[in-house]
Amino acid sequence: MTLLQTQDQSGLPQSARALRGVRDLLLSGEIGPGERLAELALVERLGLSRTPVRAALAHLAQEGLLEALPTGGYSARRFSQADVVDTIELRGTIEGLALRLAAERGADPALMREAEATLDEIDAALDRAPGAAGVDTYARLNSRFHVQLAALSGSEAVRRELERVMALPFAQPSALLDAQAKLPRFDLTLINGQMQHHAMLEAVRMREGARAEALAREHARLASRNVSTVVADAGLARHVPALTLVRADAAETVE
Amino acid sequence: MTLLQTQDQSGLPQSARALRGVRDLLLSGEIGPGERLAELALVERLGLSRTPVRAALAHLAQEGLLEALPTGGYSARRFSQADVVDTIELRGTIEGLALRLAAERGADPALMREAEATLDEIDAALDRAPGAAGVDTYARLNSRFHVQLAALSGSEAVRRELERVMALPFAQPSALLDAQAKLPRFDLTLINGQMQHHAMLEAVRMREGARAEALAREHARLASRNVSTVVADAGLARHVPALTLVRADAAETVE
DNA sequence: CTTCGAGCGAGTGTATACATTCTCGCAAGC
DNA sequence: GCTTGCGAGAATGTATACACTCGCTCGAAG
Repeated sequence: MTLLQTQDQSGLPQSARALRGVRDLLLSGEIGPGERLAELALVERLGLSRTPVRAALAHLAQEGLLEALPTGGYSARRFSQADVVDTIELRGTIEGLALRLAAERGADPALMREAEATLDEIDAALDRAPGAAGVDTYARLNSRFHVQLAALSGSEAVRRELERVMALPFAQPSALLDAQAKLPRFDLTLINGQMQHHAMLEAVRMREGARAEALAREHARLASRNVSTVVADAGLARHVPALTLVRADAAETVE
Repeated sequence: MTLLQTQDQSGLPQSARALRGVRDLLLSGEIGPGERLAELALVERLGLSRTPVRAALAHLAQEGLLEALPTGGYSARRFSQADVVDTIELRGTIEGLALRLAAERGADPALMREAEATLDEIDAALDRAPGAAGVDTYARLNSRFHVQLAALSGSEAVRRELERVMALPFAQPSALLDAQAKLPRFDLTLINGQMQHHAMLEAVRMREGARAEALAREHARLASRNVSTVVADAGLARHVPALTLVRADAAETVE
């Protein structure tokens, strides 16, 4: 289970603490969707001065987590299920581009070996602890694999863009795994995902650009499966950081 | 021809002036690729205080125009031809996603009519002044059309992402038109582009998602045609804002 | 009782002073 | 003569005081 543990921040610059601090408040749900963030209140809660807090707010607004209010100031952005599904589709599309470019232009052999090594580790992990038991290990390796995919493209522009899309917590490859682990036949989902992983690298190796692209897209759709089920389950959503940002549709009317 | 005219900024907040001011310095080439931006120097040049200038620098860094130096401070990012080509490919890919979603999910009829109206205007403009003569009008209408395309998707997530990618000046649909207008048979390029515009809307109307997507991608590639030719021509590059950011490959070694 | 206006308070926008770190140059010692 | 260390300067990072705007409340007049 992923927990938000605010780790030791000694030595970190104030601006980094502010960024972490505000982001944690949002992801932990302490600040709910739509809620306004007053600078002075944050200054008090985080024990910092206004300057770094202000910088953090501006940063998070550009990142998409906050919304700039017309009168000034910011509020926590409200995300809908459609936002989650579309953002994951977006990630799949750009990962598809990355893999197509890797296939067409040829991927760096060293990077290919690194990605393959990660898949070997996932194979071993799934063998050792299949299903929900090994979800933590799977999540960690899966995230690493997706970072390696972005690098395979050989394009700095594409790599940066992928990084940026994944700044939204629910767009990250392993974001919803903790919640989905409670769903039936979860073990098969993981195994299916890993088969797609292997196929993606094979397609790149064989220079099959269209296949690699299609696989990347379909793979991303695994992540958006059952989004509505997971979001609707308040018990789940509360403990999955990425989902605290999403208002269940029922609560949409209430303010 | 597009010129950077610093217009009246009275009434604008200092932070907006700072953002405009620094961006103009970069796009006009007054600050060249790789050059470091010292806060105090900018404060003097722009006649503002450090706070808004500092905010502008942080903003532009996240936007991708600046690069954060490890020691602190920022430098103007150096873009390669590959960055330009890949970023345009990225735009085409995301516009492809937008059109596919529009086709599959059905686009808002009102938005469709607005986009069609823009195409009618482009038709008229091309009829009146074909080729390089009407490039300014074409550029303006073309930009509007691409904004309307993003809206057709009906997805806020996709629309936002497109907006963000186009924050890089050379990713904008009409960015290189001024320079390309000097190339042979430019009039045919415009006409070809407009035919693709019509085909894109038709595909959306007919719910042909794959066709709409493919068209969007191919259409973006019109923009990256002859990038190397255009970048290599120093006379052209100097007066096209988007190209002052790109170092010609020959100059790459010099510092 | 309702409505309009003035004053007050909260909050953001801006400027600037202070702290800290990094760099560059010079000088001294090996 | 080269290297190393110390110091001055300049740059960024941070804190805080001041300015200004918006919104709310309270009071008075119609």
